[in-house]
Amino acid sequence: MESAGAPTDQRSVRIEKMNTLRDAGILPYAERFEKTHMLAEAKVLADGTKPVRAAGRVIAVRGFGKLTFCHLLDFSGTMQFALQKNKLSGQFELFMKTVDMGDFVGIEGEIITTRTGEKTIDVSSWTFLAKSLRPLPEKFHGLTDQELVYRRRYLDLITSPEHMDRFKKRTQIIRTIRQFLDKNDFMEIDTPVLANKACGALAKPFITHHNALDIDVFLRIAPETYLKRAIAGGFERVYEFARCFRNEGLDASHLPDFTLLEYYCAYWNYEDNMNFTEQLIKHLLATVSGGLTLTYGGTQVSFDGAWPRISFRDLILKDCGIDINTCATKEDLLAQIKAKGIAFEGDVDIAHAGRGNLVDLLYKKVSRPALINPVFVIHHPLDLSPLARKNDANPQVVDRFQLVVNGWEIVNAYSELVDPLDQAQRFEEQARARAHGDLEAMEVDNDFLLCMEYGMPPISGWGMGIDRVVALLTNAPNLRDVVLFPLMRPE
RNA sequence: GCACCAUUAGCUCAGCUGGUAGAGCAACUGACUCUUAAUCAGUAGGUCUCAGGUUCGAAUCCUGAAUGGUGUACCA
Repeated sequence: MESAGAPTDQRSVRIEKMNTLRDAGILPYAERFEKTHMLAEAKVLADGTKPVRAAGRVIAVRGFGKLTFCHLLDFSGTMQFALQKNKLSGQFELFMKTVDMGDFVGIEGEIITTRTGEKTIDVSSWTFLAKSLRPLPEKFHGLTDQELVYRRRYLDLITSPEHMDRFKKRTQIIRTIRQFLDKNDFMEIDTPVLANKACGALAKPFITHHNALDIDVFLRIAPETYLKRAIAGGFERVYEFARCFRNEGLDASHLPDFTLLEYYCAYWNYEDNMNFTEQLIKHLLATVSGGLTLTYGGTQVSFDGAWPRISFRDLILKDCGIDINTCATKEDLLAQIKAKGIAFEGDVDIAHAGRGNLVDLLYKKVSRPALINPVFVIHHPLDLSPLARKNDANPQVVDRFQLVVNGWEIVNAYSELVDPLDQAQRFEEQARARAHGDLEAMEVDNDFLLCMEYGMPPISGWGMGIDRVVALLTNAPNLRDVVLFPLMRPE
């Protein structure tokens, strides 16, 4: 019977239950609990096994008067447990009076199989471990509001096992890559996140301030130039899972902070690197997905067989009939594009794009979307690649490749530029573009140039967007779905 | 950046051309020893995202804002 002043909202009711526990001499937040089994392990034990001690969150309660079935959730999964009044006496009533869905409990009991064939822990004693003051989301639908899924990921993880599995797979993917690199004598090293120059990629950086030094510093947009400094210092194979930051638009395929894996190998060129890339990705697929094909959003992608290698020039020639090698200037190329009747979207800034950027736009328009199965696109225009080595036969292009899958650039790699005089020239060209308003162009990095003047061996370097690879391998529609706690506006 | 859509109970959702707000789960009271989205009977729960406007009357129509989603353009 509800008296006039009794609490009605669920939080107050739960706080009341904590008082009931305290009155019974029980702390609502216990100090520790010793487990013998994860639930996934307990589930495969033979009937009669005891004692089995497990702990987790109560996610379902079905009471039958003197018998109650519950489901417990731990990191390994869920399992049913049963409480019988005639075996527990007062402990049975205490459970019914004080335990809500969402609370943590520890249980000890014996493995049985119920009439409906479900492995169950028949509880002989239980321990209150932690109170939840708020009701969990409804059990059948779980959380469907995308905003709540991102803002309260912990609830999403509790109620959506398939989302929890996706994050477990993320860790497995990273672990698999790390083990593969380690086995091939690469060393994992750490390079600065805070730096004086935002170098290594074409992107707008986040700027912050260091108080003691009283200088503005940049959050890194790529680890590239520091990893190359490490090679100059004598490392021969290095890698880093580098959290990087770019102050640009965010959408389903871009995050403000993301994980970029880069590795550098002395004495390799970009072709050695392509061979290694193919091994690495195939190993990853086989280990994590159990095969060389996957389905992403209804699209079948096959990683089987040798992956084609095709140059920027050949690809564009094949897809729209324009030979970029015969277009020496931006104007020539623009005339060809007009002649072929190819139109870019309205707000693409063609007027300010250089020849290289225009080639890139053309590629993204006519070629890239059709590349579903893995393809190595090679020999990019020089002015798109300020840190890449010129091709010896054709200095208008660089020894670079991108691995394109499902229309996404998954990997970007090249034979590194190690000639300091050439590098200085490239930086100057970037600085000119910057002066003309291109905020993504690089600044001159004299410290990096100095390092290069002391000498670097031949190097091939490589970068891969981990979040995108995880999204591809877990069929996630949005990069936020593979990041536990994505940045949101404050509520 | 632009366009479109969404916002109603803790969660998942109804609510028609404007007429004082509904369900399921969760909660509360009670029944029940094999259920598993348990069932049955009863009870309680609302600043309908926010601010204006139109109207006798607004969850509903109009304007603006906030937050989120999707598409689109650029950057991985």
